Amino acid sequence: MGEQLTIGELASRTGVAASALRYWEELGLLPAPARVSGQRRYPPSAVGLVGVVVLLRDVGFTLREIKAFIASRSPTGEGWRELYQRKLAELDQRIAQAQVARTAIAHGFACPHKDIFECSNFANGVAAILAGCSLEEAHSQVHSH
Amino acid sequence: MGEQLTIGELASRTGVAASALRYWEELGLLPAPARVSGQRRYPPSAVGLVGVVVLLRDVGFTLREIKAFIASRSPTGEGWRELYQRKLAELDQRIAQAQVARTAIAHGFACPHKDIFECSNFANGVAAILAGCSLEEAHSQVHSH
DNA sequence: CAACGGCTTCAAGTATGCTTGAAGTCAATG
DNA sequence: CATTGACTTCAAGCATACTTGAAGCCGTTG
Repeated sequence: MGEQLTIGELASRTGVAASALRYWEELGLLPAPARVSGQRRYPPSAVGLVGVVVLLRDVGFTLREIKAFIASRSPTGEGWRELYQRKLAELDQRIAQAQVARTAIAHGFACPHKDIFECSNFANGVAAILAGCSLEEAHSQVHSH
Repeated sequence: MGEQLTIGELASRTGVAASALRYWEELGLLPAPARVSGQRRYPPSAVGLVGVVVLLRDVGFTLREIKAFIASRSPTGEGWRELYQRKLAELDQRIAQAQVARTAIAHGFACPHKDIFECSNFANGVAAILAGCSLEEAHSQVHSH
């Protein structure tokens, strides 16, 4: 049937330290699994759940946010749509910022300016971020090398 | 001429707390600015520099990494290419992960499964992350709702 | 000239996300 | 039956990134 995993097996399959898994459980991020003579036994589905946590953590969400996110699925059914929407918007912003950063760095890589901070492309990208990523393309005339 | 900014002005222009600016200076992230009767006076260019730090911090780099990045531009001229390349690769990975997360969450938003963890699309995205984002498109046949 | 706002330093505190160590339990193995 | 290895709890420690508080200096203003 469903093969139960020890915490060590779950750790090695997900790349997350066993101590971290216990910590996550303590925080309520992971449900307390079944026990066999005191030891945790996880269902195979736990791998996916841990994966979700890793995924969200790696893209910048705090464990509290992830907990709220995970806890919001299915149960009362209300509230999760707003939460998903917010998370989605946050992710979109993160992606946009990362792309601006990527562009700025990539530009700096090929840019002839001795000091990258003297390059208007770089500065424009930074300024856009500082301005709250608002839609000001008008004055950001990019020079091409 | 060049209007010098007090730490408070720099803080309000960049959205970074004055205490954080002092902390960054202490870490060597920002150069120690000129002083007028003990108080810091920043050149206008400091806004851009702080912007770079904010940009890189927000996309997930640690202050140490940012310090190394900033310190590497122009001077001896060697080493910065490797660093830029690495940062670029890291950014690409972050962007890719964020997009996977975005897709997974967006899918969950529209997905009819009661529990999103039962949805194969979601699980595939997670599995891809766990697998180290390797190129396994072959078996990830996405169902369409 | 006294008070005020904004700056200064320095030390200590806070939040997040863990890791590490001590001491013990348990099942299997030689 | 004693040892081994993986697990257990609990408390304490650590790294990162700041914030907060105390005590004080400086320039302007009423």
